[in-house]
Amino acid sequence: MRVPRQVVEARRSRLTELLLERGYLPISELCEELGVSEATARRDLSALESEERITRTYGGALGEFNATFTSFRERLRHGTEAKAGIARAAAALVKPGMQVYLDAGTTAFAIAQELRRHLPERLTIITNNLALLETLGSLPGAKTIVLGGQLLERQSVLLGNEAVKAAAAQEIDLAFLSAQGMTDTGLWNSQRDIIRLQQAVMKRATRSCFCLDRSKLGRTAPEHLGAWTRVGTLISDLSFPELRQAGITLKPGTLLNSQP
Amino acid sequence: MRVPRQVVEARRSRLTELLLERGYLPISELCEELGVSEATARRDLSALESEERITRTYGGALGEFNATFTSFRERLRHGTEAKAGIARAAAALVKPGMQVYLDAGTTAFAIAQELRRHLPERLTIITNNLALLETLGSLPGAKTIVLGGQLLERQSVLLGNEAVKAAAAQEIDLAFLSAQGMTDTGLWNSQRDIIRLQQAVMKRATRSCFCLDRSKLGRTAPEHLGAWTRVGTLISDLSFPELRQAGITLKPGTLLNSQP
DNA sequence: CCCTATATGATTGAAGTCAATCATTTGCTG
DNA sequence: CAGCAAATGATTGACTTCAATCATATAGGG
Repeated sequence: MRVPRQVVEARRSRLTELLLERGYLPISELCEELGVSEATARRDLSALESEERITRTYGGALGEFNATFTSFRERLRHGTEAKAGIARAAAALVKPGMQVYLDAGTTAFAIAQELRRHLPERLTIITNNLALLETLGSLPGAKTIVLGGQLLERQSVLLGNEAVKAAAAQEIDLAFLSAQGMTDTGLWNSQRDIIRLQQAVMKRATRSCFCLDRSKLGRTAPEHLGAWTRVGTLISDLSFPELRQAGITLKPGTLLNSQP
Repeated sequence: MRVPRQVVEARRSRLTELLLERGYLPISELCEELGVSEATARRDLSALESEERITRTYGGALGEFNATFTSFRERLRHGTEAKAGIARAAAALVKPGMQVYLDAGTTAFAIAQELRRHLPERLTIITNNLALLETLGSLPGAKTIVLGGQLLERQSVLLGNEAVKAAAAQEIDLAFLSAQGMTDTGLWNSQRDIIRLQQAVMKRATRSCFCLDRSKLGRTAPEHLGAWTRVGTLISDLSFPELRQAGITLKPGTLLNSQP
Protein backbone atom coordinates (compact mmCIF):
# COMPACT_ATOMS: atom_id res chain seq x y z
CA MET A 1 0.00 0.00 0.00
CA ARG A 2 1.25 3.39 -0.90
CA VAL A 3 2.46 5.50 1.98
CA PRO A 4 3.03 9.27 2.25
CA ARG A 5 6.27 10.51 0.74
CA GLN A 6 7.18 12.02 4.06
CA VAL A 7 6.98 8.65 5.79
CA VAL A 8 9.38 7.16 3.27
CA GLU A 9 11.82 10.01 3.72
CA ALA A 10 11.60 9.75 7.48
CA ARG A 11 12.32 6.04 7.38
CA ARG A 12 15.27 6.53 5.09
CA SER A 13 16.83 9.20 7.21
CA ARG A 14 16.30 6.98 10.22
CA LEU A 15 18.11 4.30 8.32
CA THR A 16 21.08 6.55 7.66
CA GLU A 17 21.06 7.54 11.32
CA LEU A 18 21.10 3.92 12.37
CA LEU A 19 24.00 3.15 10.11
CA LEU A 20 25.81 6.25 11.27
CA GLU A 21 25.44 5.09 14.83
CA ARG A 22 26.21 1.45 14.42
CA GLY A 23 28.61 1.53 11.50
CA TYR A 24 27.31 -1.65 9.94
CA LEU A 25 23.99 -3.42 9.91
CA PRO A 26 22.89 -6.60 8.16
CA ILE A 27 19.68 -6.54 6.15
CA SER A 28 17.82 -8.71 8.64
CA GLU A 29 18.38 -6.27 11.49
CA LEU A 30 17.47 -3.34 9.30
CA CYS A 31 14.09 -4.91 8.51
CA GLU A 32 13.42 -5.54 12.15
CA GLU A 33 14.58 -2.10 13.23
CA LEU A 34 12.54 -0.30 10.58
CA GLY A 35 9.58 -2.64 10.69
CA VAL A 36 9.44 -3.21 6.95
CA SER A 37 9.85 -6.17 4.64
CA GLU A 38 13.17 -7.16 3.20
CA ALA A 39 12.12 -5.88 -0.20
CA THR A 40 11.45 -2.39 1.10
CA ALA A 41 14.65 -2.32 3.09
CA ARG A 42 16.57 -3.20 -0.05
CA ARG A 43 14.76 -0.50 -2.00
CA ASP A 44 15.67 2.03 0.67
CA LEU A 45 19.27 0.92 0.58
CA SER A 46 19.63 1.27 -3.16
CA ALA A 47 17.93 4.66 -3.06
CA LEU A 48 20.30 5.90 -0.37
CA GLU A 49 23.25 4.41 -2.11
CA SER A 50 22.53 6.28 -5.32
CA GLU A 51 22.43 9.46 -3.24
CA GLU A 52 25.78 8.36 -1.82
CA ARG A 53 24.52 8.62 1.72
CA ILE A 54 25.43 5.04 2.59
CA THR A 55 27.53 2.19 1.23
CA ARG A 56 25.95 -1.14 0.49
CA THR A 57 27.71 -4.39 1.14
CA TYR A 58 26.68 -7.92 0.39
CA GLY A 59 24.31 -8.74 3.21
CA GLY A 60 24.01 -5.30 4.74
CA ALA A 61 25.16 -1.71 4.57
CA LEU A 62 27.74 0.66 6.00
CA GLY A 63 27.07 4.15 7.23
CA GLU A 64 28.90 6.81 5.25
CA PHE A 65 30.20 7.93 8.59
CA ASN A 66 33.44 9.81 8.86
CA ALA A 67 33.10 10.45 5.16
CA THR A 68 36.04 12.76 5.62
CA PHE A 69 38.17 10.03 7.12
CA THR A 70 37.31 7.43 4.54
CA SER A 71 37.89 9.79 1.67
CA PHE A 72 41.19 10.38 3.34
CA ARG A 73 41.97 6.72 3.10
CA GLU A 74 40.83 6.70 -0.50
CA ARG A 75 43.16 9.50 -1.39
CA LEU A 76 45.97 7.82 0.41
CA ARG A 77 45.38 4.55 -1.36
CA HIS A 78 45.50 6.25 -4.73
CA GLY A 79 48.56 8.12 -3.53
CA THR A 80 51.66 6.98 -5.32
CA GLU A 81 54.30 4.63 -4.06
CA ALA A 82 56.36 7.78 -3.74
CA LYS A 83 54.40 8.81 -0.70
CA ALA A 84 55.18 5.54 1.07
CA GLY A 85 58.88 6.03 0.35
CA ILE A 86 58.79 9.54 1.72
CA ALA A 87 57.00 8.27 4.81
CA ARG A 88 59.71 5.68 5.39
CA ALA A 89 62.47 8.24 5.05
CA ALA A 90 60.62 10.58 7.39
CA ALA A 91 59.93 7.95 10.03
CA ALA A 92 63.60 6.99 10.01
CA LEU A 93 64.44 10.45 11.39
CA VAL A 94 62.30 9.91 14.44
CA LYS A 95 64.29 8.82 17.51
CA PRO A 96 63.12 7.68 20.96
CA GLY A 97 61.84 10.40 23.26
CA MET A 98 61.24 12.94 20.52
CA GLN A 99 58.32 15.34 20.27
CA VAL A 100 57.17 15.14 16.68
CA TYR A 101 54.66 17.33 14.87
CA LEU A 102 52.57 15.90 12.06
CA ASP A 103 50.83 18.18 9.62
CA ALA A 104 47.50 17.93 7.87
CA GLY A 105 47.42 15.97 4.65
CA THR A 106 47.77 12.43 3.48
CA THR A 107 51.56 12.38 3.76
CA ALA A 108 51.27 12.79 7.50
CA PHE A 109 48.86 9.88 7.48
CA ALA A 110 51.41 7.73 5.72
CA ILE A 111 54.08 8.76 8.22
CA ALA A 112 51.79 7.86 11.11
CA GLN A 113 51.19 4.43 9.66
CA GLU A 114 54.91 3.98 9.25
CA LEU A 115 55.49 5.03 12.86
CA ARG A 116 52.96 2.50 13.99
CA ARG A 117 55.03 -0.20 12.39
CA HIS A 118 58.32 0.89 13.90
CA LEU A 119 57.50 2.80 17.02
CA PRO A 120 60.34 4.55 18.87
CA GLU A 121 59.96 4.61 22.63
CA ARG A 122 58.54 7.50 24.62
CA LEU A 123 57.35 9.26 21.52
CA THR A 124 55.15 12.34 21.73
CA ILE A 125 53.14 13.17 18.68
CA ILE A 126 51.62 16.60 18.27
CA THR A 127 49.11 17.18 15.53
CA ASN A 128 45.95 18.87 14.37
CA ASN A 129 45.11 16.15 11.93
CA LEU A 130 42.13 14.27 13.29
CA ALA A 131 42.43 11.59 10.66
CA LEU A 132 45.56 10.44 12.41
CA LEU A 133 43.92 9.85 15.74
CA GLU A 134 42.41 6.51 14.89
CA THR A 135 45.89 5.38 13.98
CA LEU A 136 47.72 7.09 16.81
CA GLY A 137 45.21 6.68 19.61
CA SER A 138 45.95 3.03 20.02
CA LEU A 139 49.74 3.29 20.09
CA PRO A 140 50.94 1.93 23.41
CA GLY A 141 53.72 3.95 24.97
CA ALA A 142 53.21 6.97 22.77
CA LYS A 143 51.60 10.22 23.83
CA THR A 144 49.40 12.11 21.43
CA ILE A 145 48.64 15.79 21.82
CA VAL A 146 46.07 17.56 19.73
CA LEU A 147 46.27 21.30 19.28
CA GLY A 148 42.83 22.82 19.51
CA GLY A 149 41.05 24.79 16.84
CA GLN A 150 38.04 25.06 14.65
CA LEU A 151 36.92 21.98 12.79
CA LEU A 152 37.11 22.56 9.07
CA GLU A 153 34.00 21.51 7.26
CA ARG A 154 34.49 18.48 5.03
CA GLN A 155 38.00 18.06 6.32
CA SER A 156 39.47 16.57 9.40
CA VAL A 157 41.76 19.36 10.47
CA LEU A 158 41.61 21.87 13.26
CA LEU A 159 42.67 25.40 12.40
CA GLY A 160 42.33 29.02 13.45
CA ASN A 161 43.60 31.23 16.24
CA GLU A 162 43.25 28.53 18.89
CA ALA A 163 45.49 26.25 16.89
CA VAL A 164 48.15 28.90 16.33
CA LYS A 165 48.14 29.86 19.98
CA ALA A 166 48.40 26.24 21.10
CA ALA A 167 51.24 25.58 18.68
CA ALA A 168 53.19 28.52 20.06
CA ALA A 169 53.17 26.85 23.47
CA GLN A 170 54.66 23.55 22.30
CA GLU A 171 58.17 22.19 22.29
CA ILE A 172 58.79 20.38 19.03
CA ASP A 173 61.92 18.46 18.09
CA LEU A 174 60.91 17.49 14.60
CA ALA A 175 58.07 18.82 12.45
CA PHE A 176 56.84 17.09 9.33
CA LEU A 177 55.06 19.51 7.07
CA SER A 178 53.63 19.35 3.61
CA ALA A 179 52.60 21.78 0.90
CA GLN A 180 50.53 21.70 -2.22
CA GLY A 181 53.14 23.07 -4.58
CA MET A 182 56.78 24.02 -4.99
CA THR A 183 58.38 26.42 -7.47
CA ASP A 184 61.62 28.34 -7.68
CA THR A 185 60.13 31.00 -5.40
CA GLY A 186 59.34 28.53 -2.65
CA LEU A 187 56.43 26.55 -1.27
CA TRP A 188 52.70 27.07 -1.75
CA ASN A 189 49.59 26.03 0.08
CA SER A 190 45.89 26.51 -0.36
CA GLN A 191 44.73 28.17 2.82
CA ARG A 192 45.98 31.05 4.86
CA ASP A 193 44.99 29.36 8.11
CA ILE A 194 47.06 26.31 7.29
CA ILE A 195 50.08 28.47 6.53
CA ARG A 196 49.69 30.47 9.74
CA LEU A 197 49.70 27.25 11.71
CA GLN A 198 52.65 25.87 9.80
CA GLN A 199 54.64 29.03 10.44
CA ALA A 200 53.83 28.89 14.13
CA VAL A 201 54.99 25.28 14.23
CA MET A 202 58.20 26.05 12.34
CA LYS A 203 59.02 28.74 14.86
CA ARG A 204 58.83 26.22 17.71
CA ALA A 205 60.46 23.30 15.93
CA THR A 206 64.15 22.47 16.20
CA ARG A 207 63.99 20.91 12.77
CA SER A 208 61.34 21.33 10.07
CA CYS A 209 61.03 18.73 7.33
CA PHE A 210 58.89 19.36 4.30
CA CYS A 211 57.60 16.24 2.59
CA LEU A 212 56.66 16.68 -1.06
CA ASP A 213 56.57 14.15 -3.84
CA ARG A 214 57.36 14.95 -7.47
CA SER A 215 53.75 15.65 -8.40
CA LYS A 216 54.02 18.93 -6.49
CA LEU A 217 56.92 20.24 -8.59
CA GLY A 218 56.10 23.38 -10.55
CA ARG A 219 52.65 23.71 -9.06
CA THR A 220 51.50 26.77 -7.17
CA ALA A 221 48.55 27.39 -4.88
CA PRO A 222 46.67 30.52 -3.76
CA GLU A 223 48.95 31.29 -0.84
CA HIS A 224 52.72 31.55 -0.56
CA LEU A 225 54.09 29.58 2.36
CA GLY A 226 57.69 30.67 2.31
CA ALA A 227 60.99 30.78 0.43
CA TRP A 228 63.42 27.87 0.20
CA THR A 229 65.71 29.53 2.71
CA ARG A 230 63.18 28.70 5.40
CA VAL A 231 63.16 25.01 4.56
CA GLY A 232 65.39 22.99 6.88
CA THR A 233 65.00 19.64 5.17
CA LEU A 234 63.16 18.52 2.06
CA ILE A 235 62.16 14.87 1.86
CA SER A 236 61.25 13.96 -1.68
CA ASP A 237 61.53 11.38 -4.41
CA LEU A 238 63.04 14.11 -6.58
CA SER A 239 66.78 14.29 -7.17
CA PHE A 240 69.04 17.31 -6.82
CA PRO A 241 69.44 17.75 -10.62
CA GLU A 242 65.70 17.48 -11.19
CA LEU A 243 65.12 20.23 -8.65
CA ARG A 244 67.79 22.46 -10.16
CA GLN A 245 66.23 22.07 -13.57
CA ALA A 246 63.06 23.56 -12.08
CA GLY A 247 65.06 26.48 -10.74
CA ILE A 248 65.31 25.17 -7.21
CA THR A 249 68.83 25.08 -5.77
CA LEU A 250 69.08 23.77 -2.28
CA LYS A 251 71.97 24.00 0.09
CA PRO A 252 73.81 20.69 0.38
CA GLY A 253 72.36 18.48 3.10
CA THR A 254 68.92 19.98 2.73
CA LEU A 255 67.57 17.34 0.39
CA LEU A 256 66.80 13.90 1.75
CA ASN A 257 66.12 11.44 -1.00
CA SER A 258 63.50 8.76 -0.41
CA GLN A 259 63.89 5.25 -1.72
CA PRO A 260 61.14 4.18 -4.11
CA MET B 1 50.85 -27.22 2.52
CA ARG B 2 51.89 -26.15 5.92
CA VAL B 3 53.59 -22.78 6.16
CA PRO B 4 55.74 -21.18 8.89
CA ARG B 5 53.79 -19.84 11.83
CA GLN B 6 55.40 -16.48 11.32
CA VAL B 7 54.02 -16.25 7.80
CA VAL B 8 50.53 -16.87 9.05
CA GLU B 9 50.87 -14.22 11.73
CA ALA B 10 52.29 -11.74 9.25
CA ARG B 11 49.41 -12.30 6.87
CA ARG B 12 46.86 -11.90 9.62
CA SER B 13 48.32 -8.67 10.88
CA ARG B 14 48.42 -7.44 7.30
CA LEU B 15 44.77 -8.31 7.09
CA THR B 16 43.95 -6.26 10.18
CA GLU B 17 45.99 -3.39 8.75
CA LEU B 18 44.08 -3.56 5.51
CA LEU B 19 40.76 -3.51 7.28
CA LEU B 20 41.95 -0.70 9.49
CA GLU B 21 42.83 1.31 6.43
CA ARG B 22 39.85 0.56 4.28
CA GLY B 23 37.19 0.05 6.90
CA TYR B 24 35.44 -2.71 5.03
CA LEU B 25 36.54 -5.36 2.58
CA PRO B 26 34.62 -8.17 0.92
CA ILE B 27 36.06 -11.66 1.02
CA SER B 28 36.88 -11.66 -2.67
CA GLU B 29 39.13 -8.62 -2.38
CA LEU B 30 40.77 -10.03 0.72
CA CYS B 31 41.74 -13.20 -1.14
CA GLU B 32 43.17 -11.19 -3.99
CA GLU B 33 45.00 -8.79 -1.69
CA LEU B 34 46.50 -11.54 0.45
CA GLY B 35 47.05 -14.01 -2.36
CA VAL B 36 45.33 -16.90 -0.62
CA SER B 37 42.31 -19.04 -1.27
CA GLU B 38 38.90 -18.17 0.01
CA ALA B 39 39.08 -20.95 2.57
CA THR B 40 42.26 -19.56 4.12
CA ALA B 41 40.90 -16.03 4.12
CA ARG B 42 37.85 -17.26 6.01
CA ARG B 43 40.01 -19.11 8.48
CA ASP B 44 42.04 -15.97 9.08
CA LEU B 45 38.89 -13.98 9.58
CA SER B 46 37.43 -16.31 12.15
CA ALA B 47 40.75 -16.48 13.97
CA LEU B 48 40.98 -12.70 14.13
CA GLU B 49 37.37 -12.42 15.11
CA SER B 50 37.82 -14.68 18.09
CA GLU B 51 40.68 -12.44 19.15
CA GLU B 52 38.28 -9.52 18.70
CA ARG B 53 40.67 -7.76 16.38
CA ILE B 54 38.12 -7.46 13.56
CA THR B 55 34.40 -7.82 13.01
CA ARG B 56 33.08 -10.24 10.47
CA THR B 57 30.09 -9.47 8.32
CA TYR B 58 28.24 -11.60 5.85
CA GLY B 59 30.42 -11.35 2.77
CA GLY B 60 33.38 -9.56 4.27
CA ALA B 61 34.79 -7.96 7.39
CA LEU B 62 35.12 -4.65 9.17
CA GLY B 63 38.24 -3.30 10.78
CA GLU B 64 37.93 -2.83 14.51
CA PHE B 65 39.03 0.69 13.85
CA ASN B 66 38.21 3.46 16.23
CA ALA B 67 37.41 0.78 18.71
CA THR B 68 36.91 3.66 21.08
CA PHE B 69 34.27 5.24 18.90
CA THR B 70 32.39 2.04 18.27
CA SER B 71 32.39 1.08 21.90
CA PHE B 72 31.04 4.54 22.43
CA ARG B 73 28.17 3.74 20.14
CA GLU B 74 27.66 0.46 21.89
CA ARG B 75 27.41 2.13 25.23
CA LEU B 76 25.05 4.69 23.83
CA ARG B 77 22.84 2.05 22.34
CA HIS B 78 22.57 0.24 25.61
CA GLY B 79 21.94 3.58 27.27
CA THR B 80 18.44 3.84 28.51
CA GLU B 81 15.59 5.77 27.00
CA ALA B 82 16.23 8.14 29.86
CA LYS B 83 19.32 9.42 28.14
CA ALA B 84 17.37 10.30 25.02
CA GLY B 85 14.85 12.20 27.11
CA ILE B 86 17.60 14.12 28.85
CA ALA B 87 19.16 14.91 25.48
CA ARG B 88 15.87 16.31 24.21
CA ALA B 89 15.42 18.49 27.27
CA ALA B 90 19.01 19.69 26.96
CA ALA B 91 18.79 20.46 23.25
CA ALA B 92 15.62 22.48 23.88
CA LEU B 93 17.70 24.95 25.90
CA VAL B 94 19.94 25.71 22.94
CA LYS B 95 18.98 28.90 21.08
CA PRO B 96 20.30 30.36 17.82
CA GLY B 97 23.69 32.01 18.02
CA MET B 98 24.73 30.33 21.24
CA GLN B 99 28.15 28.97 22.11
CA VAL B 100 27.55 25.59 23.65
CA TYR B 101 30.01 23.32 25.41
CA LEU B 102 29.58 19.56 25.26
CA ASP B 103 31.35 17.34 27.73
CA ALA B 104 32.89 13.92 27.38
CA GLY B 105 30.55 10.98 27.81
CA THR B 106 27.70 9.36 26.03
CA THR B 107 25.13 11.89 27.16
CA ALA B 108 26.92 14.55 25.17
CA PHE B 109 26.78 12.22 22.21
CA ALA B 110 23.03 11.94 22.58
CA ILE B 111 22.70 15.72 22.81
CA ALA B 112 24.77 16.15 19.66
CA GLN B 113 22.53 13.77 17.78
CA GLU B 114 19.51 15.66 19.02
CA LEU B 115 21.05 18.95 17.90
CA ARG B 116 21.64 17.51 14.48
CA ARG B 117 17.94 16.85 14.18
CA HIS B 118 16.87 20.32 15.24
CA LEU B 119 19.76 22.63 14.52
CA PRO B 120 19.53 26.22 15.75
CA GLU B 121 21.17 28.76 13.48
CA ARG B 122 24.67 30.14 13.91
CA LEU B 123 25.49 27.60 16.60
CA THR B 124 29.00 27.25 17.96
CA ILE B 125 29.84 23.99 19.61
CA ILE B 126 32.89 23.70 21.82
CA THR B 127 34.03 20.30 22.93
CA ASN B 128 36.86 17.96 23.74
CA ASN B 129 34.89 14.89 22.87
CA LEU B 130 36.28 13.50 19.66
CA ALA B 131 33.46 11.00 19.31
CA LEU B 132 31.18 13.94 18.57
CA LEU B 133 33.14 15.16 15.61
CA GLU B 134 31.82 12.66 13.16
CA THR B 135 28.36 13.82 14.08
CA LEU B 136 29.14 17.53 14.30
CA GLY B 137 31.63 17.89 11.50
CA SER B 138 28.98 17.63 8.85
CA LEU B 139 26.57 20.15 10.34
CA PRO B 140 26.07 22.95 7.85
CA GLY B 141 25.94 26.38 9.40
CA ALA B 142 27.38 25.30 12.71
CA LYS B 143 30.90 25.98 13.91
CA THR B 144 32.76 23.38 15.91
CA ILE B 145 35.72 24.22 18.10
CA VAL B 146 37.88 21.57 19.69
CA LEU B 147 39.92 22.40 22.75
CA GLY B 148 43.34 20.87 22.53
CA GLY B 149 44.85 18.37 24.87
CA GLN B 150 46.34 14.97 25.28
CA LEU B 151 44.52 12.06 23.72
CA LEU B 152 43.44 9.62 26.39
CA GLU B 153 44.30 6.07 25.57
CA ARG B 154 41.29 3.87 24.86
CA GLN B 155 39.03 6.90 25.02
CA SER B 156 38.16 9.64 22.67
CA VAL B 157 38.69 12.62 24.89
CA LEU B 158 41.36 15.29 25.02
CA LEU B 159 42.52 16.28 28.48
CA GLY B 160 45.38 17.86 30.39
CA ASN B 161 46.87 21.31 30.84
CA GLU B 162 46.37 22.26 27.22
CA ALA B 163 42.67 21.56 27.51
CA VAL B 164 42.27 23.55 30.71
CA LYS B 165 44.19 26.48 29.28
CA ALA B 166 42.15 26.44 26.07
CA ALA B 167 38.89 26.25 28.01
CA ALA B 168 39.86 29.30 30.05
CA ALA B 169 40.04 31.30 26.83
CA GLN B 170 36.55 30.46 25.62
CA GLU B 171 33.25 32.27 25.88
CA ILE B 172 30.52 29.77 26.69
CA ASP B 173 26.81 30.50 26.95
CA LEU B 174 25.69 27.05 27.91
CA ALA B 175 27.70 24.09 29.12
CA PHE B 176 26.37 20.55 29.24
CA LEU B 177 28.32 18.46 31.70
CA SER B 178 27.97 15.01 33.09
CA ALA B 179 29.24 13.06 36.05
CA GLN B 180 29.51 9.46 37.09
CA GLY B 181 27.71 9.72 40.35
CA MET B 182 25.64 11.97 42.62
CA THR B 183 25.13 11.81 46.36
CA ASP B 184 24.01 14.22 49.06
CA THR B 185 27.50 15.68 49.14
CA GLY B 186 27.49 16.53 45.45
CA LEU B 187 28.78 15.18 42.18
CA TRP B 188 31.53 12.64 41.51
CA ASN B 189 33.70 11.76 38.57
CA SER B 190 36.42 9.26 37.85
CA GLN B 191 39.40 11.33 36.82
CA ARG B 192 41.04 14.42 38.19
CA ASP B 193 41.83 15.70 34.70
CA ILE B 194 38.19 15.54 33.69
CA ILE B 195 37.17 17.47 36.78
CA ARG B 196 39.83 20.12 36.25
CA LEU B 197 38.52 20.67 32.73
CA GLN B 198 34.91 20.75 33.90
CA GLN B 199 35.74 23.31 36.55
CA ALA B 200 37.52 25.46 34.00
CA VAL B 201 34.51 25.26 31.71
CA MET B 202 32.08 26.10 34.52
CA LYS B 203 34.09 29.19 35.31
CA ARG B 204 33.67 30.45 31.73
CA ALA B 205 30.07 29.35 31.22
CA THR B 206 27.10 31.63 31.77
CA ARG B 207 25.00 28.58 32.57
CA SER B 208 26.15 25.07 33.50
CA CYS B 209 23.77 22.16 33.10
CA PHE B 210 24.57 18.80 34.56
CA CYS B 211 22.91 15.88 32.81
CA LEU B 212 22.53 12.74 34.92
CA ASP B 213 20.04 9.94 34.66
CA ARG B 214 18.68 8.00 37.63
CA SER B 215 21.31 5.27 37.39
CA LYS B 216 23.84 7.75 38.79
CA LEU B 217 21.90 8.39 41.99
CA GLY B 218 23.72 7.29 45.14
CA ARG B 219 26.86 6.34 43.28
CA THR B 220 30.25 7.84 44.01
CA ALA B 221 33.50 7.86 42.09
CA PRO B 222 37.16 8.38 43.05
CA GLU B 223 37.09 12.15 42.73
CA HIS B 224 34.73 14.76 44.09
CA LEU B 225 33.59 17.21 41.43
CA GLY B 226 31.74 19.73 43.55
CA ALA B 227 28.85 20.42 45.91
CA TRP B 228 25.29 20.97 44.77
CA THR B 229 25.59 24.71 45.36
CA ARG B 230 27.81 24.84 42.29
CA VAL B 231 25.22 23.21 40.06
CA GLY B 232 23.25 25.73 38.03
CA THR B 233 20.82 23.31 36.44
CA LEU B 234 20.30 19.58 36.77
CA ILE B 235 18.63 17.80 33.87
CA SER B 236 17.42 14.38 34.93
CA ASP B 237 14.64 11.85 34.76
CA LEU B 238 14.52 11.97 38.53
CA SER B 239 11.82 13.92 40.36
CA PHE B 240 12.27 16.42 43.16
CA PRO B 241 10.92 14.01 45.83
CA GLU B 242 13.14 11.20 44.64
CA LEU B 243 16.16 13.44 44.97
CA ARG B 244 15.14 14.62 48.40
CA GLN B 245 14.80 11.05 49.55
CA ALA B 246 18.45 10.58 48.65
CA GLY B 247 19.34 13.60 50.73
CA ILE B 248 19.62 15.98 47.80
CA THR B 249 17.63 19.18 48.14
CA LEU B 250 17.90 21.55 45.23
CA LYS B 251 16.89 25.15 45.06
CA PRO B 252 13.63 25.60 43.14
CA GLY B 253 14.25 26.07 39.43
CA THR B 254 17.44 24.09 39.51
CA LEU B 255 15.90 20.78 38.45
CA LEU B 256 14.76 20.34 34.86
CA ASN B 257 12.72 17.20 34.43
CA SER B 258 13.09 15.28 31.18
CA GLN B 259 10.14 13.59 29.52
CA PRO B 260 10.55 9.84 29.15
C1' DC C 1 65.82 -37.92 10.19
C1' DC C 2 61.22 -39.27 11.12
C1' DC C 3 56.70 -38.36 12.70
C1' DT C 4 52.98 -35.60 13.80
C1' DA C 5 50.40 -31.63 14.12
C1' DT C 6 49.20 -27.85 11.29
C1' DA C 7 48.30 -24.93 7.25
C1' DT C 8 46.36 -24.98 2.80
C1' DG C 9 43.17 -25.50 -1.38
C1' DA C 10 39.38 -27.90 -3.48
C1' DT C 11 34.83 -29.59 -3.22
C1' DT C 12 30.15 -29.78 -1.72
C1' DG C 13 25.58 -29.04 0.13
C1' DA C 14 23.02 -25.96 2.92
C1' DA C 15 21.72 -21.43 3.82
C1' DG C 16 21.54 -16.74 2.72
C1' DT C 17 21.25 -12.68 -0.47
C1' DC C 18 19.67 -10.21 -4.45
C1' DA C 19 17.06 -8.23 -8.33
C1' DA C 20 13.02 -8.76 -11.00
C1' DT C 21 8.23 -9.43 -11.34
C1' DC C 22 3.46 -9.14 -9.89
C1' DA C 23 -0.64 -8.09 -7.32
C1' DT C 24 -2.51 -4.92 -4.05
C1' DT C 25 -3.25 -0.92 -1.57
C1' DT C 26 -3.41 3.98 -1.23
C1' DG C 27 -1.63 8.81 -1.58
C1' DC C 28 -1.80 12.51 -4.70
C1' DT C 29 -3.22 15.31 -8.75
C1' DG C 30 -6.36 17.16 -11.81
C1' DC D 1 -14.02 11.84 -7.04
C1' DA D 2 -11.73 9.41 -10.57
C1' DG D 3 -7.52 7.71 -12.34
C1' DC D 4 -2.78 7.40 -12.18
C1' DA D 5 1.48 6.89 -9.98
C1' DA D 6 3.90 5.31 -6.16
C1' DA D 7 4.92 2.28 -2.28
C1' DT D 8 4.68 -2.19 -0.31
C1' DG D 9 5.01 -7.37 0.45
C1' DA D 10 5.30 -11.88 -1.51
C1' DT D 11 7.41 -14.96 -4.65
C1' DT D 12 10.80 -16.78 -7.64
C1' DG D 13 15.17 -18.25 -9.64
C1' DA D 14 19.96 -17.04 -10.16
C1' DC D 15 23.84 -16.17 -7.65
C1' DT D 16 26.89 -15.83 -3.44
C1' DT D 17 28.53 -17.00 0.87
C1' DC D 18 29.63 -20.23 4.41
C1' DA D 19 31.16 -24.15 7.23
C1' DA D 20 32.46 -28.84 7.02
C1' DT D 21 35.10 -32.39 5.06
C1' DC D 22 39.04 -34.33 2.77
C1' DA D 23 43.53 -34.91 0.63
C1' DT D 24 48.07 -33.03 0.50
C1' DA D 25 52.22 -30.82 1.70
C1' DT D 26 55.38 -29.32 5.11
C1' DA D 27 57.06 -26.94 9.48
C1' DG D 28 58.73 -28.05 13.83
C1' DG D 29 59.66 -31.07 17.70
C1' DG D 30 61.81 -35.08 19.41
